[in-house]
Amino acid sequence: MEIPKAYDPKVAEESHYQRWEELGFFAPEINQDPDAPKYSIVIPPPNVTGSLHMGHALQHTIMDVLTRWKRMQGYRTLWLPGTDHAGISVQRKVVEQIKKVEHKSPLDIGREEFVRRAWTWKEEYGNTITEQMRREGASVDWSRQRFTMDGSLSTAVKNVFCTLYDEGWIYRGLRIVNWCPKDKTVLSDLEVKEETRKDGKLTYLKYPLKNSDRTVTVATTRPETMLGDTAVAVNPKDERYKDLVGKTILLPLTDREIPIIADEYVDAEFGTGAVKITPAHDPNDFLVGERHNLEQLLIMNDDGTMKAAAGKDFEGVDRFEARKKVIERFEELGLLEKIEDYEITLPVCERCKTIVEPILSEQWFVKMDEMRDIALELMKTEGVPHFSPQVPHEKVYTAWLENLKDWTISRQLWWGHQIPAWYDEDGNVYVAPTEAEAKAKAGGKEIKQDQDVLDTWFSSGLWAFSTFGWTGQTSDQLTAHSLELTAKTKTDLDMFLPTDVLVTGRDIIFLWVSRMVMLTKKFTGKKAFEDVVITGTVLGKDGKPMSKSRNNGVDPLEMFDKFGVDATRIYLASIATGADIRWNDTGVETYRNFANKIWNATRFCLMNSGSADTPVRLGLDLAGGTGDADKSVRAPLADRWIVSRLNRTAGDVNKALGKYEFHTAVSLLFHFFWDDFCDWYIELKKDEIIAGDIAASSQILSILEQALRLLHPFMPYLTEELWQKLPGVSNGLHNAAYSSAEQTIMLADFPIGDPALIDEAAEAEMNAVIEAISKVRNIRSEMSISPSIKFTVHLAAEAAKQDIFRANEAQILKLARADKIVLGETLDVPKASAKAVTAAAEIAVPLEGLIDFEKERERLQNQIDKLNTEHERLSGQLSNANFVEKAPPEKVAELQARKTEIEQQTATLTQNLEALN
RNA sequence: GCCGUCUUAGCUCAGUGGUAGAGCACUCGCUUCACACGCGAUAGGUCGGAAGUUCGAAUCUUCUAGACGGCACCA
Repeated sequence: MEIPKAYDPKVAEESHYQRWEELGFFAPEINQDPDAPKYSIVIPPPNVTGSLHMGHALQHTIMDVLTRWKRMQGYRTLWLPGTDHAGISVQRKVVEQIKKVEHKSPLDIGREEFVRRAWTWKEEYGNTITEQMRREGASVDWSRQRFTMDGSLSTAVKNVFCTLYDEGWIYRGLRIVNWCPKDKTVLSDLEVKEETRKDGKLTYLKYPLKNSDRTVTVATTRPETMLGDTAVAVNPKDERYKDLVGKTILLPLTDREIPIIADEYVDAEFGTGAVKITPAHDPNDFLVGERHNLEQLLIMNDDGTMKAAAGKDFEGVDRFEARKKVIERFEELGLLEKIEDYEITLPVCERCKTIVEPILSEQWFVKMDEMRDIALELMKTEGVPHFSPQVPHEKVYTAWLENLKDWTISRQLWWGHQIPAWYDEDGNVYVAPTEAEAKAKAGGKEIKQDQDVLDTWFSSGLWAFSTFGWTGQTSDQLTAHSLELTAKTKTDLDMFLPTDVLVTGRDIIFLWVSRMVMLTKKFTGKKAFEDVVITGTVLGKDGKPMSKSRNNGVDPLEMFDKFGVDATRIYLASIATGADIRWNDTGVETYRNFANKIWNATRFCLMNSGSADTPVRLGLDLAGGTGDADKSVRAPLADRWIVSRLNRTAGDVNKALGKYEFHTAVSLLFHFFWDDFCDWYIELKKDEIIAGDIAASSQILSILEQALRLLHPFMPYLTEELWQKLPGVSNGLHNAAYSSAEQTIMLADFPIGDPALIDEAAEAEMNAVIEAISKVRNIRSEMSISPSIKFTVHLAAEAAKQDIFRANEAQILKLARADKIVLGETLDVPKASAKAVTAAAEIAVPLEGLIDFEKERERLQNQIDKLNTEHERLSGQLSNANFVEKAPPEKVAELQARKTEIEQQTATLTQNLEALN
């Protein structure tokens, strides 16, 4: 078989995905075992406006590793894909598009047409990310792909809204909200970010008192809001202002008179101790206003310009222009006291960075107290969801819940789920899933639907169950209670909810995770998911989060092209769960090299597996006859050793994945494959295999085949490509649940690691061999003996150890590049020899004419020094009465044994050194 | 202001009470018949600092410095 020398990822990446998908390997239905346990994950739906970034690649890798792992174990596995309609993002794209192409505004084309265009936009551009997921090798069930505005998901949204409204958990109210003047919509608290401005100003304005020449000075960072002031407040305990409470202020630039009031809210220490109160434009002022029954004067339009209420001179003026103008006027009037520099943090729109305006507005809210209790209760009683890593996320999640405020859910957009509320002429509201029902409630009166849509996160909050077909209609409940349902007739909702794990980033724990927890429990009575894996952030090469403005992003697709999908995947999986990591190409390069190593190891095995019709039996009993007590039929040490290492590794990999410790699994596999399998096992077996030994060939292919299975969840393309090339692979190697499916490593049984095949003795013996070979290599290297020169190796050891070396003579000869091995109880070598010592043996290499005595002395002294350092530490510990008394006896014995060993080795080395003098 | 995370070899990172690890880079050697994306052999760290608990601390506690994150406030 002709196999290229270097692995080209493209070939494998282009060959398998389509077949996997077409043969239905991704769908849970491929599992033929009616009793199979289920395993389900729903994807955090990426925005339809998005394209794949490193964060997706990381999360998708983890979800795919879990899904492929469980699938190979025989679980009925579903990883459900889908996308989010991303209200504001799509709306913005479509607005830009019609502006650019037709020079029109949304208002020009009207709501209906606009929404139609948005759908077209979604159909045309919304698949970018789903196509990219195919490239990633994501084993999602495309037949169950969902979109948050699909019919059934929209029905679910309406029914949830109506139910919550009927139960009083959703209300409409006049509140100070976060307003983005650019997007012209309200934002929830979580969509507002903060930006620190060092160039901020604190402006001190003098307000004249009525019938007096006194003034009161107030400080503000937003002078333009003074046009909406309806009071000035002071602390009731503030002696400076006590006499002014109840007096009236003539508000400059307006013809209004406003009162001076006393309120505990005011901090006498800050600024001047007098605060201007603008109830319609500040959340704290709003509360003060409610307490004192103040007028709420709205002075700003939805685009950030001033209203007529701000006064004739200001009408239509932008808020920042108005700010300048107010200051100018105060200056002219001699009422500007001073302007101080003041570092300020401003609220900005998460998406467009526009400064958010707190503004009084009537919106829809979800009352969060009972919702919060649902989530807190789950955490308290069941510890659900279980976060990985638990610290700090569980604490942060819980603390956030405890301080939860109501959730603003209406948005002034057209793209999204229009709120199912209708109004009659008198402003009475009728909430119902359909217009017909609303009209019936209104007694047939003319009604008009609320113009707002719901926050995108409202529909995302239902994602864990709306994706499985839940719509909130009565038929949903009907299917749920029959306990006798088989796998075939169970609905997805019965089968797959609760999902097993949610994999996502910490930025949306509040926005999304918490809301899914609450809403899923509330509406289905089930948990949304048992576990939550929080991934870290992949940072740019500069150590900062990747962003367009910093231009430090790394495109996963470029990495796929450069190093291959598999290398990128396994590199991402090698990052400790939850830890942030600075991107570095050399990390991926390591795994690109690893892929090549796997490729070439397989190439070697195949080149030497004889003719194609050689009967190779894979998946056979790897114990190789350990069941037989008779030593003469036992498999060679190297075979027992590699079988032991394979099974130990498999067991540990399963354990690590079960704890979401992907990096541990990767490290185990990397070192098993590269160090144990390639550097030692292949090298040890090379001669036999090249000589055409069928049993050896069969054995090594069997080990390789199992290693490929263990690697498959991380490196799906490479492993499938190679697995298909192995002789003797078939669906007979599949997990029992997939025995009738077409052959693929995807459905092969995942090695669980048989503890009975872990052979401590073989590992210990092999270590003795490895150590001896390493010491000889060290001698060769340090004494600068060319690899082409072969020499005799003397090994002195007790009889039992000699047997080990004797049994592996051929291997030692080859790997130590020796031509003869002399075994004995003691060394019998000329003075001109290089020596070393291991736990199992003394080693000598006669080097007549080649030895540099000075170098050899140095070498020996070096070894003695190292041992001495350790000896000193051990002696110190062992002479400490406290240690000997209090430490566990095993520990003391262990150190004592090590100390004795060191003493023996030191003695031998010292003797050798003296013999040189 | 409150809460939290991180600080380990030149670089990027593992390591939650018992002799400090990996990959890359560095040094030396190798056209060893799978792989130079390779093989072999070295070198490199008082685990940010201080104090404490303990027979024993990178690991637990407190304090402290620096980097970062979340939340709150911001007249």
